[in-house]
Amino acid sequence: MTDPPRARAPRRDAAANREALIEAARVLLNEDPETSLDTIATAAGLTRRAVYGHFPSRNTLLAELAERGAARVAAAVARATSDDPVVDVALLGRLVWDEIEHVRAMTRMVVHGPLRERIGPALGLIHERLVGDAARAAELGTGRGDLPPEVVAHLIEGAAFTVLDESTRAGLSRVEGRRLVILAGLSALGLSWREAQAVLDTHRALLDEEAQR
Amino acid sequence: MTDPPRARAPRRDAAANREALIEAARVLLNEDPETSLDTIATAAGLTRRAVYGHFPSRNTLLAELAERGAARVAAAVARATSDDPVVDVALLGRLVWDEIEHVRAMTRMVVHGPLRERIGPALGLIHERLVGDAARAAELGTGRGDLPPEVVAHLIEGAAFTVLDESTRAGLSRVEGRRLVILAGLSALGLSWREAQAVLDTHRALLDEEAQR
DNA sequence: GCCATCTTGCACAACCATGTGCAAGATCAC
DNA sequence: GTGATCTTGCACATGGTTGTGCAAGATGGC
Repeated sequence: MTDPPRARAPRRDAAANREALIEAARVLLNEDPETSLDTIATAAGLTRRAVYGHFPSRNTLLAELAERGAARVAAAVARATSDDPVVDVALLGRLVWDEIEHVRAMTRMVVHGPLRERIGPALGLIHERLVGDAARAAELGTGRGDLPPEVVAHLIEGAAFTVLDESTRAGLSRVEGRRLVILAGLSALGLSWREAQAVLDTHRALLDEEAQR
Repeated sequence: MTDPPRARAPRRDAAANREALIEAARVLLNEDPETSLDTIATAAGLTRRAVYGHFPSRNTLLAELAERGAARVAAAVARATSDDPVVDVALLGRLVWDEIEHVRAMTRMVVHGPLRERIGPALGLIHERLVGDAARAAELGTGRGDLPPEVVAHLIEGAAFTVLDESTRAGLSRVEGRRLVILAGLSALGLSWREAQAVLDTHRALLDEEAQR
């Protein structure tokens, strides 16, 4: 199980370079999801060749990046829950948003690309919670009862992606994005815009900085 | 202005082949937006080499395909209007949906890719109409007043794309897709799910086959 | 049937990626 | 300082794409 005894400890700068690569990838893939390894390596202050000293393939690097993000999202999602399904949808929107709004393009790429399976668990967590919320909200009569919970969950998720795009286009601030993702999500859940606004008014913490810490 | 006198009329099969290419591109690009020219040509019963007898470049072919689609959508959109902005949004959803539900992937690719400028006019038509509807609906109090009309229009458009995905995933029929795109659009406009349903109940023609002919 | 009009088949250039091999150098641990 | 641990720089293989050139063949117009 343990590695064969090393003659010497690994160099510290190597670990730093590895991080630099991941960080550069995060930034660049966000601007262009198809950025080449060469571009990423250069941005990290390395050569393309050196990358292969840290990752066996380009895809491995992307996978690690995706999994780190997924872990962060999963942790965030576990941070808070609400018994009221409507509030829970809003809460979920806020929690996820704070984790992904700065990696918009990456999110699109990972969720809708072949790397999706790498982040399945985190996605599943969110999805199942949304499905549950949609079902309970429908029972309570506070959420839409005209569509299957599964479909409603997809609509909410889709609305979040729309807000990601809109956020880029309009240059929304973090808080504006939060508000929009919550409003769009609640609309998809079937609330009228006044009802959605009422939820925000009642639960001010949804928009507060670091409210759920 | 007139072409230099031809020694002879162009061959009929050539024109047919040109159409076959476009048709094959339509079908294949729908399954995979990055299908190669070779694949398209073969599917059309031609060689890759022959394609260059009809189109100077791959992009030219895509552009023609996109422009044809845009023209169809623009024509459809002009087919009907409603004075009630809420109904107009539903109507728009239905009209556009019927034109694009069978070219889902293409739509995504064209709207969000570099070919977008080729279809600017058609897109602009829809967008402006949605913005107008959102503004009027907000004034009337039937649509959301918490977001700028511009943003509301984007939410509605985004909802339509979400339904495109959902339609593929769940294998929705044409009519089911219509219903869903309308419901999702009206939700984005700020209606509660019961209000949206009421719109559908009042305007049965929205779901009828060939209602707006 | 003639001949212009496509179409084919093949070769080729160019581009742009990823991934490897290897020798020489820089850097850090000890 | 010594030596293992990275990093570089280069060459090269591989695989994919688009776009061209050109001769030979098939097809349809007149």
